[in-house]
Amino acid sequence: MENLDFINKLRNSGLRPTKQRIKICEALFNTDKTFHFTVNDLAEIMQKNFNEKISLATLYNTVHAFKKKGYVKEISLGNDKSYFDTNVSFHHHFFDIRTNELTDINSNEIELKNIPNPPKGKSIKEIDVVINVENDSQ
Amino acid sequence: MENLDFINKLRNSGLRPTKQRIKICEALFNTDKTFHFTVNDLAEIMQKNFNEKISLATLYNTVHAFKKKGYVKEISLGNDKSYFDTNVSFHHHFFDIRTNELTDINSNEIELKNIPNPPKGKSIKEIDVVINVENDSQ
DNA sequence: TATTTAGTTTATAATTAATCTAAAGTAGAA
DNA sequence: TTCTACTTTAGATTAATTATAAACTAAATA
Repeated sequence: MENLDFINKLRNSGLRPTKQRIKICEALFNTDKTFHFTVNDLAEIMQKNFNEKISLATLYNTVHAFKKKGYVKEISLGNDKSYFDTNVSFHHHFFDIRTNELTDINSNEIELKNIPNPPKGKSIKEIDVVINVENDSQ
Repeated sequence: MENLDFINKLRNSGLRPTKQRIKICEALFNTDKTFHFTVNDLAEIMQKNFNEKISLATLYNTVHAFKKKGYVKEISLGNDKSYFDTNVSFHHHFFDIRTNELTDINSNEIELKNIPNPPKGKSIKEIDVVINVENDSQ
């Protein structure tokens, strides 16, 4: 993707195409690979790989703005940290409880049978399956 | 359950039966109902229902000691908080994304078919299914 | 192109959950 | 009882996240 594409993508969704946001788009969306990251991870990536020092506050704002627009997805784990995922399609995860490493599982690789009825008056928004793993040697 | 039972339970598992731990046992295990709580919730319960002011540090220590002994279970959610559960059997949860309310789902109410193979060299420790719900009117 | 203005970025402070520390307290063994 | 090791406590610390207010900048307007 070209910078211009990111600029249009941002503009079309009502986000001003600032220098910082464009760079963050490059970091997150300029590849086919899925990224799993915390905001802190992203800060390091911007610094090391892009030589851009963007303040944490801006990174939090931008990641949350992107989440609101559906460009990234927040992942539910039992950690004290929030993980984000550039794969916004419905899918699940392996989670390495030692290294905190995440691996995608396609939604069609897991079949949920007999989903129980939600409590009265409530409806299902999303189902998250987390398969916690660790090294065999542990 | 009698206090003496809790004292023995604690002693048998190598935990000193202190006044604070016995009271916490009463609060958590003196009922058939399942409790879902954060350490902060527990602090309020001890204060309001038992008129015991126990320091947060002690509550953290005790809950983690109980977790290590398998008396409570830590639950993985996408929150910034750690939830604990007095239902230590293998089961899943509804999670109300507005109110943070948890509801148990018996493990036999959900059937997982086609669990994919974990990444090479890793083995599965636990599977957590969280069904996120919210009120119909939202 | 210069000016305006509304949204953005930044450094810094504030907040929150959780953990650590070191002193005081207490259970249980001798 | 006395002693010792473990426990509790208040208060400090850490780490993730959010709020604030001043400086900045994109883009609309003149």
